[in-house]
Amino acid sequence: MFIGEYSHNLDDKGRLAVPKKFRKSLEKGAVVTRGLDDCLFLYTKAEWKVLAQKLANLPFSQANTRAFARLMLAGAMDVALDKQGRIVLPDYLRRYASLTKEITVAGLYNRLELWDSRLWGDYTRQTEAARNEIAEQLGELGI
Amino acid sequence: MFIGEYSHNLDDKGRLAVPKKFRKSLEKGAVVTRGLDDCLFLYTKAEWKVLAQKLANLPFSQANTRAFARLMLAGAMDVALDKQGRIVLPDYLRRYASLTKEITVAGLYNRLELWDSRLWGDYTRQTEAARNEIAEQLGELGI
DNA sequence: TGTCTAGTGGGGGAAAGTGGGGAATTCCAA
DNA sequence: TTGGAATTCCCCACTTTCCCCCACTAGACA
Repeated sequence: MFIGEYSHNLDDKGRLAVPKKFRKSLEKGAVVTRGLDDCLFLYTKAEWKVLAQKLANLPFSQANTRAFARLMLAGAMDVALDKQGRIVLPDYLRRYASLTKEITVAGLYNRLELWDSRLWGDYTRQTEAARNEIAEQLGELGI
Repeated sequence: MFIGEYSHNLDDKGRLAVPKKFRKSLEKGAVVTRGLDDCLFLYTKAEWKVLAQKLANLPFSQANTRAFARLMLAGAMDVALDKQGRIVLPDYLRRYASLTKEITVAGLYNRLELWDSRLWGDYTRQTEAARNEIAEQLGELGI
């Protein structure tokens, strides 16, 4: 289970150190792809297969689901950890998520999210403002 | 079961002594995360797993639930008691709950809440003022 | 009043993060 | 087909952060 929030730097070569805690789960292979809300999603190989299956089963008759599947499937890239526990992020993904220097790595149970720290800060501030309202809605789900 | 209210100091390294009474329940592992109303929630590992499961099952296609899951899952951190019975609170969580020096640790049955003592004071005063009104509403829930 | 225990504070060492340099491989052009 | 250039990967070394351990203080109870 991935949880927590870490801040790491992207170096000039496009490398990002994965927090030590997460490396063991990822060393058998990982997949990065375009995420929602201007971040990247990083999955273990196993989790990725489950998601890819779901995406592939979406009906391609609807423009919306077609676009969504293209975003995530075509955006996906295998990544491997080097000996220092870093991954190389392809150029097009770095541009997609506006990743520059300081990156926030966030654990969301079955995936990691990679954010430019500035955007992550903006996003969490917004969410904090709305959290009680959202929580009220979720109350109906037993949370 | 956690009950009671304690006041402890956060030291310069972000460490907080857990009241002796609660240590036994937490020594098998604990998780802190962002809470509601400007405090932090602290769960035993077992309690956390139940909650995390619920959060992970929310559909990530909806903006609201995505935001809430990010708040609580990405906000979460494993914490361990050191030999003195203290936990280290990560920087981003201290900032989130405006924790400075004096902390109130409150037991709420299946979780602990960590408040800046000043905010806790403000909150309880407000609640005390409104208690009768709130109680009326709870009547409908069978209390 | 002495002892024990919970809470607080600080210092040293190990490990994680970061950056740069060199080797190897691949791609392109002559 | 061979030479050169560029890119990618790997390894080494430095720096900084975090964690663990030890020591001290204050309060409670006998």
